[in-house]
Amino acid sequence: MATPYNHNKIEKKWRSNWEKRPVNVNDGSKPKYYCLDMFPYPSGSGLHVGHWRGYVISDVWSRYKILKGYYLVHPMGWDAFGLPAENYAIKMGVHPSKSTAENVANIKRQINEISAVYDWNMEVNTTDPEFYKWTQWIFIKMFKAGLAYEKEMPINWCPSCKTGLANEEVVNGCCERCGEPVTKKNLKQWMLKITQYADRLLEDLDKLEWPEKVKKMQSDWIGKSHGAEIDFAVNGSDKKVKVYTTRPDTLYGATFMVLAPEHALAKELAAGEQKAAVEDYIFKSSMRSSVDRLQDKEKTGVFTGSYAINPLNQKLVPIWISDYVLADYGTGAIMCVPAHDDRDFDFAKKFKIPIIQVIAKDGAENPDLTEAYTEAGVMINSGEFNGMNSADAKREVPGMLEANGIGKKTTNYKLRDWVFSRQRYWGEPIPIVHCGHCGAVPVPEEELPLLLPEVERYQPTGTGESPLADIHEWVNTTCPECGGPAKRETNTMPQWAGSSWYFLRYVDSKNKNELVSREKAEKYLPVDMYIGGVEHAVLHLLYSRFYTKFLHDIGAVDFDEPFTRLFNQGMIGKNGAKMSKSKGNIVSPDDLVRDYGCDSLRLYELFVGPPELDSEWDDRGMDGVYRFLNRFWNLVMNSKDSNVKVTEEMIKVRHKMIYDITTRLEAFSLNTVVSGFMEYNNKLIDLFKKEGGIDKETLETAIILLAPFIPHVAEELWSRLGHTESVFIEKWPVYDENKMKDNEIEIAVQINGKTKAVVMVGAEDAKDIVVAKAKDTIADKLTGAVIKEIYVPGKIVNLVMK
RNA sequence: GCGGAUGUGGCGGAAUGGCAGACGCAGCAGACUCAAAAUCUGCCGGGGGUGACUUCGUGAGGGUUCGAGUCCCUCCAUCCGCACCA
Repeated sequence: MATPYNHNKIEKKWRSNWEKRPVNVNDGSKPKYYCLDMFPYPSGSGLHVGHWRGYVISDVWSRYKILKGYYLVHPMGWDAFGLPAENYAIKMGVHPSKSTAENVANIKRQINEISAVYDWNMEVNTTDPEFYKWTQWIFIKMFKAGLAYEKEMPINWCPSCKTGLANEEVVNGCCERCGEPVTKKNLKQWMLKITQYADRLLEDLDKLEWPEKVKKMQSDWIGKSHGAEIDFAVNGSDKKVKVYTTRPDTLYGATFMVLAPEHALAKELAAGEQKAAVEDYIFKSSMRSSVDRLQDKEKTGVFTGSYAINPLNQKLVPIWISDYVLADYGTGAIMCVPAHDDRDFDFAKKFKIPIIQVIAKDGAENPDLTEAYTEAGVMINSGEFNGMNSADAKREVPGMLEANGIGKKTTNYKLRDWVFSRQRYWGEPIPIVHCGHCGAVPVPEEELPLLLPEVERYQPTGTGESPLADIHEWVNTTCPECGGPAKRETNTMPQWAGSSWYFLRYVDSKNKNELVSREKAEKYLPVDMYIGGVEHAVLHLLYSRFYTKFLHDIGAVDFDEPFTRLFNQGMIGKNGAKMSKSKGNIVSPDDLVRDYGCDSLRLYELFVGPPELDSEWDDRGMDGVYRFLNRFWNLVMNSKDSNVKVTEEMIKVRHKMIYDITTRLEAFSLNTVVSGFMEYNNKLIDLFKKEGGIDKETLETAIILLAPFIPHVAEELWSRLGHTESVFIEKWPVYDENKMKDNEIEIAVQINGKTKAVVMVGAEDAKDIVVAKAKDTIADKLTGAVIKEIYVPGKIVNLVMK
């Protein structure tokens, strides 16, 4: 393709100019705007055009904010600890510190090709001891606040990654990273008490300008439910079984009870000849993998031989054991009301347990229920509650139970505490010393960072011990409290530790004394706009909110939500599939930048589709935006010395252009902003042909509007128009509605809603004039009486004919 | 199973309830050229008509409305999230 402009040359020129004279200057008078990209982990395969998309979107938004007069906080850094980096290092047979440094260098080179306005003075790297010093500091603060605690329990274990995982890292029973089915392993783990923040994490979602989808995912993940705990006495024993239910209104309909196989009383309650069957069932379910348990919906179970007493009607209900009840939710035991719960219904049908209806839609019992009735209705078969609305009974029953000392109102959450230990090398050492005398003692804050020791062998052991456990000279230490012999904690932190707070550090990344200074935090935080993929909806984004709330509570920052606004860009695929190495459909930006230039690629990344939706990549689309750039270039170059007189039409096009581009940009409809540029370019080219040129102000306006999108071309054309300063010190243009108005407007003439013709009318014409003109134009088609005339100014005339 | 998103030409996609298909890609025709590329101009949903036109058309079927891609109801398909949380 012929090149009227040499993109390689001008892009190189402007990149170096911006380095010498940055366009984003903090002169102390401007309000700040913090626009943040989710920082990448430095993978070995580099960036593809899908990664570019998010960075381009955030850079366009950032440069727009500069032109709107903000001082922009727009940093970039590296999420370099964690499994992906370590697994890559193992595969390549190099030490992770080495491969990480190499990958950072490569990705940084690729990111620089985007020409984003990142402020590299703020750069952070989670593996830098000066950074992870504060990751460890936060852990110690949490430990001191009682939020970090040790517990031995069966946790999710990935046999391939050879480490424990958090609940959030298990997807459909498999490891989020490698896809291997997760098993259970009994391990002593460090846990973070995120559950203590469950209510605030839930309620504060309301404050956030986030996609509803992400808020919903978080709120579902927290999973708050309201209900009651009810004590069932075991018949012929002094034991009690506590159940949790969200449907206390259905208590009269409880015809059996089920305990999770792991329930403390499960074995104890086995009576008589059921003993062997119960032990067999408990053993078998302990052998089943979580994937099995998830996939197999067919109910299984075993009767214990014991009965409990329904506290309301004193009826005996059989106690069963089944793995459809989860041990770690609620009390691990449930009362079962088959008439009003799908799962209980299935179970009762299979094991021929009576079904008693206690709620009916219209108060009339249905003698043969074919499925559970889970809606609200009128209470029946429920003693003193008969005739009451079930919604009222739901409120009344817990109060009555509480008054009689057999239950109480309560809430439950699906959210679990965060399993925080990893049995891997490449992470922040947990700054704890285990002393036989003093227990778990934090490393004194002044001794931070606790450096990750250099080792020869960093491969995971698979035993549940971290590779650090082998380094005896590191492990063996003295207790900071009593001075006696002690051992260091050898587990490391998960990948999410550094990313949970990195956005705070950027604004004060070199501070030796504080995580972030009070002054800088107040000035530059929190993040105004956060841009990245949706895959972190309940991982990174939930953890970051938790960390921020904690840091708020200890007075480190004065806000308690990190990201005011969130935008998730859609993924880019090719040949109908997500881009991946294994599919072989990766499109690398490097060649496209070389052949078409950075500006063209930036435009196409936006033009490819609505930014929030997944899009299909087509290299040929590059030609379209490239042609547009050349046409615009030619238009400016051919007009700049034409000295054409400005016409009313040029002024009108200019103001309409400002209006359209600005409203579309504010609506984040970036694909239509690009098509808008193309449309206005076509209009200006038509005007050029008519008038022999375009006035300078209109050209300059177009260049400023385009500057966030195609910064190099914009700067180059700006300078060719005679400017010596950067286009980015200009102000975003403002439109004047009065100057956009047309005197003559086009109106569609419809009969019964179908367009028959188009007619030109005066913009200010009254309805009767417009209607008369409309009738005139389609007189031959008015074959019947017009019974109604509708005029929507500026749009249509609709003549309703019988 | 539950929840959400999406569904419009050959393709990517536009359309505050008001001319469906903007803008772009691909295609076709023409100009320029010895020729090709590039560039420029025109055409470009289906059926009917030489034509002005006409008719059908936004996953399917109903409905509301003067008027529906857009709002309501019932389905279908694809993708995503959650998945025995009592």
